[in-house]
Parts: sequence; structure tokens; C-alpha cells
Amino acid sequence: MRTHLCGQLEDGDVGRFIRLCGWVSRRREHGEHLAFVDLRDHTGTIQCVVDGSVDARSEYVVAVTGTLRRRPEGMENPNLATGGWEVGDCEIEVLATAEPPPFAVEDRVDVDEATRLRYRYIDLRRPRMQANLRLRAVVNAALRAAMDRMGFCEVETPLLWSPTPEGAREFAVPSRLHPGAFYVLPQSPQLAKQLLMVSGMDRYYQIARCLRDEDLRADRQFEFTQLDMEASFVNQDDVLGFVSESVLDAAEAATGERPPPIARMTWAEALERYGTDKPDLRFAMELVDLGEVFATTEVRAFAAPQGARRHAVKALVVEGGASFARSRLDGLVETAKAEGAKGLAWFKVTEGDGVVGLDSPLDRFLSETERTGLLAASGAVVGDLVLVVSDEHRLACTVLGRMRVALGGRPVGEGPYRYVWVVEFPMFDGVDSAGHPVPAHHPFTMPHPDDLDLLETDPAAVRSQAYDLVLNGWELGSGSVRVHRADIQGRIFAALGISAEQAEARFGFLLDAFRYGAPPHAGFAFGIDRLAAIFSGADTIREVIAFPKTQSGADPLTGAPKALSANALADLGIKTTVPAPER
RNA sequence: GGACCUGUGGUGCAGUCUGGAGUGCACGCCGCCCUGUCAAGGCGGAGGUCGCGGGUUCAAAUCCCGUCAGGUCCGCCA
Repeated sequence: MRTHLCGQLEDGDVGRFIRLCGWVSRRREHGEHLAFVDLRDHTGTIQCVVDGSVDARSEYVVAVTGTLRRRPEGMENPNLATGGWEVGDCEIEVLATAEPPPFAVEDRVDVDEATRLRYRYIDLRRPRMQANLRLRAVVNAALRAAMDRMGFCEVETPLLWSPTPEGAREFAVPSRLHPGAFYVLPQSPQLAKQLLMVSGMDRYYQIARCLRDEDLRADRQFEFTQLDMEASFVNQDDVLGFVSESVLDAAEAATGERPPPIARMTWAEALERYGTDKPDLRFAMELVDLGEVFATTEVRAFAAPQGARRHAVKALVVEGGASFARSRLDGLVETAKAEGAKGLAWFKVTEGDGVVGLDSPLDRFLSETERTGLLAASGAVVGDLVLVVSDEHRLACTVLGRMRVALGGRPVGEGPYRYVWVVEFPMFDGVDSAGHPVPAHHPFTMPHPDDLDLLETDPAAVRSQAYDLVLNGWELGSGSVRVHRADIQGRIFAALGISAEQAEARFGFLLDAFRYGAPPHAGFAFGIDRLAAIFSGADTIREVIAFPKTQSGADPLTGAPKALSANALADLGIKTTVPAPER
């Protein structure tokens, strides 16, 4: 139907009789003897000149025939990639008429999210969205090529999986052939890929859809896509190497620039310096430890309470923050309290009569040593604001870590790109209602070899061989060395308070498999939505997903979720207890 | 489950604090004019349940209560 694409014309095509197909982007008529039509396809836009009037209106689908020519001197449009040419003496054939679109098919118009999703097919016509989806495809292709090159085999795993009551809430799928029973959609192919290791696949990967019925965020949808991988006879360094290779390949393909090798940081260091396990390294603003300054303090707010397990006094310097209004400072204090801190102290670094001083409600309680110690340790200078949290160590760090991002952060998709490996995650994270430790990653994570004996004595101190990949403050993905030995797995289940019977009921099929010869294995999975969003400069993954859901999990285009007919429900053996909402 | 922001012709906004006629801006749409524009230009025109419901008031886009929708975040996401 066409001889060329709008955006792929070349100087060598000048003089050729060509035929292009696409949508009318814009029409400019100059009376009955001259009209311009900007024709848009997925590759770009080009100006078509018609000697006469044009029946086609915006978003009509047309085929244009004419001769490509250089534009007359002085008529070039430097704002258009094809602005040096135009199609002359055009005949325009209308292939489909179109109603005026609900919003303009242009990048610069900012449209309400609900409207965009209701008319997603029009939204996706916009060059920006076209570029996003195509960039994502480039990322996918680069990832596949890298995995292929490293000897990984692509294997598909089931979407209809078995419930495993652990972790994220699962989407349930009723079984028609087994009324009353359910499949679930996998929150990840975790167990399947471990089975593939027992199967001798050696190196598996999959661009896998994962589904979790948890609340949505800018970086979280119900369904998301991961590059999922697992390899046998490898250690942590090997896995980090595989993932780095694939991610850096994708980065190079997407941005044209290969990032330097990805540095590593321990989880403890990330918490200490950035107050988070996903540090944004595009800016410094590191947390400062004031523990020494206030080690023997008389200031009650900064003193460790009796019997405190691990108390810390941490600080954050906000450059230029001395100008913050009292109301804004009050807001920060409220935020800190809302996040669980007992309080937040602030010190404005001021200067009066050539003397550097602190402006703070707490200043009069500080000794001179503490005053100079605070300034020296924090490095704050006149005009800065120092925020201080004195609390349980991890809480003090995380509260300030969030302030760091809130006060110094930038949109995630804004360059430069700063990757970092966060390694040596704790094995457990808090305790459940029964007092048992909760796995930070999953129960098949191998503890750090040096900490094995702490499993029984001090589980909270056990580090694991689990690791995260972080980019610009977003967690791209995580992985771990897996447990392949029954004895260690048993000790972990014991630490978790999972009995042999419970383990058998939940993961029996995996434990069974492991009895038949499980190779040491390790793996990783990272979010392609997030990676593609960051490469696209987007600040939500919806920008790189063709048909995403709203924050309430609805699809304005199809109306999903909807009620099922009584017949369909009966077929599935389902009886609902509430009427479906009308939308 | 919770906090905050937003909701006004098709689109994006102003108006809301401090109540007084659906007032305004830009784009789009429709008609006419226009032979080199390119976010074309000129003239004219149409288009409104101010998200929805209730309350206060002589009077509500504006104040109050509730509710719905979209967004950001907390919880949640092994």
C-alpha cells in the first residue's frame, strides 16, 4: 500500500514518485489553490503539498501519492526531521474518516490520566508514547540477545499456578473442571525456575509477566514484566555478572551509552549513608552520624534511652535550608512523626556579627562542644539546615532517608543514570504476629556463610546472599543464592517457625524435587517496566505500558473489572456476596 | 485502611481564599476568506448538570458535610 515511511525518507528519494500512508496530523489551507497536509505515521511526520483544497481532516487515515522534492529555498522547517523535503503535487485518498479526537495527538498537551486511558489507542498515537513502546521493545531485544549469548535458555512457565500462601496477595482463577478449587496467577516464576534448575536446564531466563494483587503506585501495576533468570553451579558474583551484562547491554541499546561497571554497596552501608535500601546516587546529601557528638549528652532528646538495643543520632544537611519557613519545618516534624520517629530536631546555621550560630528551639540546651561538634561532623555551613533524628538506629536512618529524597531528589527518569548493587541484605526483616522472623527476600534464600550459626542464636543479625539492583532510587530487581541443601533449608524453616508439615503443605513439590538432586543455583529478576520507564525519562511505568490500570486497578478503556453473568458464575461454582460496583 | 492534591464547554487552565447573572484565557470544533504555511493567519459562530448528592444562605463553581473519579504517598508489595 505504501512505498516509503514518513520518517525514513532520504535525500536519494528526492524526485521519486512515492506513496505514503498514515494519519492527518494537521491541515493548513490557503484558499482553493494551495493546502498543506502534515502526514504522520509511526516513524515521523512529513509535509504534503496539495494544489487545491483537501477533504481530509485531523486524524483521517489517508494514502498520499506524490513526488518527493526538496523544499524551496527558505521554506525548510528546522523543527521537523523531514523539514528539508515535502511531497509535491499530492493526491490524497481517504482510507478512513475520523471524528475529532478527544484530545490532540501531540506530545505537548497534558491530558488527564483517566481520559488518556479511556482513549488509550489515541494516546498511543502520540510520538512520545510511540517512542516509549518502541524503546521498550529495544530493551527487550537487547536483553534477549544478552541472555542468549551467555547461554541462557528461554523457557515459558505457567500462568495458571498453584496457591502458595506467602508473600504478596495473589490473583485467584476459579477452576471450571474442579469447582471450588482455584489456580493463582504467579507473583513470580520463582518456584518454577527453581524446578527448572533441578531439571538440568542449567541457565534459564524468561521475559515473564508477574501478577500481584497489591495496591498500585507510580512504579507498580498489578501485572508487570520481569527479566527472570536462574543459573546452576554459579555463585553470587556470577549472577551479578550476568545481570550487569544484560542491563548494561539494554542501557547501551536504549541510551546509546554504555554505563560503567556497577559498583556494590552493602545493605548496612546503604542504610547508614542514604537511609534506604535503594539509594539514589545522583546526588550526595549523605546522612551524617552524630552518635559521637552526643555520646554523653545532657540533651534528653538526643540521649539513648535506658536499655536501647541500638540507638542512633543521625543528621541530614539541607543546603540553603536555613530559609525554610517555620510552617515548613513544622511540616517536616509532622512527617517524621508520621513515619514513626519520636521527633525531628532542626538547626538553622546562621551568622550574626560574624559569629556562626544555630537557630533552633534546642540550641539553648546544647553545650559548646556539641554545637561545634554538630557543625564539624555535618559539614553544614551558614545558610544550611541540619535535621536530626535521635531514635532506634534503623528508624532514624529511614526517616532521614525519606527526607533526603523528598528534599533533594529529582524525577527518577532524569539522568544521569546511577546504578548500584546493594548486597548482603539481612536474612529476616522484623517479626510476625507470632514472634517469628519474617524472610526479607524469600525462605529459599541462602544465608551468608559467615552467619549460618546465627540462625538459631540471633536470626535478626543473619545476613543473606540476597542482592538488589538499584537505579536512580528505584529498585530494579532482586535475587539471591538459593538454598539447595535440605539441612540448611530445615534450619531456616525452623527459624521462621514453619513446621515440616507446613513446609510440606506449602512447598512440598519443591522440597520433593530437591530430594532428587538439586544443583547449587542462584538467580535474579528485574523489572523491565521500571527499566524502560527510566530510559524513557518517564516518572511512572504507565508511560511504557500499552494498557495500564488506574491506581484503583480499573481499566477505563474496557471497563474492567466487571460483573460476570450469572451463568458464567454458576459454571465456575462461584457465588458472590456483594454486588459488583456499577461504573 | 489512611494522608494529601486535583475535578469548570471536546482539551488544558484562571475564577473558589473574600458567595452576587456561567464571567475569562489558550487550544480544538463548525462556517466564510486566504497561493508557501508548518502550533499558519483573518473574520464569524456553536459548544456548560462548574464530578455527583445533601446542607447553610435572599443568593453557592465559591462555604460546610458526604460521595465518586484521577493522581502522589503511607500501610501493603516474601
